[in-house]
Amino acid sequence: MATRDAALGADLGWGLGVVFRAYVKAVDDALHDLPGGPRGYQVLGLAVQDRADNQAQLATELGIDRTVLTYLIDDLADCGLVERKPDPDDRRRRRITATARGIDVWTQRHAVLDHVEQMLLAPLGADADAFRDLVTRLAVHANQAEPAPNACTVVEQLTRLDDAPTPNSRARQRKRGATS
Amino acid sequence: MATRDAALGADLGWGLGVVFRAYVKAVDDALHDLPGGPRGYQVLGLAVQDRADNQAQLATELGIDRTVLTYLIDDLADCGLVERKPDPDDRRRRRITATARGIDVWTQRHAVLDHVEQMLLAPLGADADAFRDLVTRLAVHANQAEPAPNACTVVEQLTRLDDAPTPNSRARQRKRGATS
DNA sequence: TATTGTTATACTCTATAACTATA
DNA sequence: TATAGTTATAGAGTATAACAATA
Repeated sequence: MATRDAALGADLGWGLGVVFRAYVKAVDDALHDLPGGPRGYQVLGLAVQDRADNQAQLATELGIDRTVLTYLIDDLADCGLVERKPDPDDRRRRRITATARGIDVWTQRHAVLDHVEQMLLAPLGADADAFRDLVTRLAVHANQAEPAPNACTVVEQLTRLDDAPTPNSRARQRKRGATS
Repeated sequence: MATRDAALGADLGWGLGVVFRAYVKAVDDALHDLPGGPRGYQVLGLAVQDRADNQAQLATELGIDRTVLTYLIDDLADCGLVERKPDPDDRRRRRITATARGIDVWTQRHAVLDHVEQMLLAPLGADADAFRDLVTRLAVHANQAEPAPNACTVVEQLTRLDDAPTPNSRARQRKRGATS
């Protein structure tokens, strides 16, 4: 992990990985004591902004499964940060609202995250804003059209491993010693 | 996931997440049929470059556990891409070397990944190189000194959730219905 | 006794499917 | 019948610990 700093191996994937992991770690440190961690923070945020009319919509918006969202909301509700309120128009649906304490907590953490971002980009100095711009541009494009649709087809033309075991799947079953 | 494209919510974390996930997905698509997937590709790469003198060193260099490395190498060896050769000087150690086929496969995939990167950065046009530079600068800094050491201390000063359940941990155990 | 590599076990996260209550 | 939410179960990935061989 320390070996290929400025060396020839400084490829995009390595850089992106390091930067993203550093960001995730910083955010985790800042939010690990929140129920649900960073995920819980996101849910809480949408509740605070009154953008959580029902759980299904909430789940798709956050890109997570509705089943994990149930647990997430359970934990947030247990800590008194959000509340489930049945929609009177459709009693199947539950509206997620933030409590006063939930709003407080989210507002504070939001400020902390701003700080974290600034520290993370500090090494870039004056170029920090340029980096933000580029990332946003890339992200918007990536969101509009799924990128790399033909990366697959490129692979098709090349090596196709005959009998490649699925990544890390069967590794756990029987091994070197198993002859029969 | 589609809601806050250019809206006010275009924060760094969101952008980084989208870009990184797009990259991971593209790389996964390009390497999923390799034993061990992207991880296997990295191991294979170090073997090809003769930088895999023993597994412990290999594991720390890749930032993975030595136990998962065992399975990874098992799968790569089963497909005839690498070989374990006991070090004559220290018979506890095994040197990991790439077979001729392993070198072929890695070389081809390496080219594919180059292509994937280009496609991913294509929306940036002439600014792609600038982005690469910025990412690398950030990554090098992040690798030198662990970033956000005081992000924790910032949090200390703010809300401390009294009884926050560990993120997503106890969610699975007993729930809403469990009263006693 | 410490270290390399292996194996077995447990734990977390995620995904799938079955279930309820409403519509 | 279809949908929102919940619960139960199984899977993949990872981490921990015990083990054999060597130093």
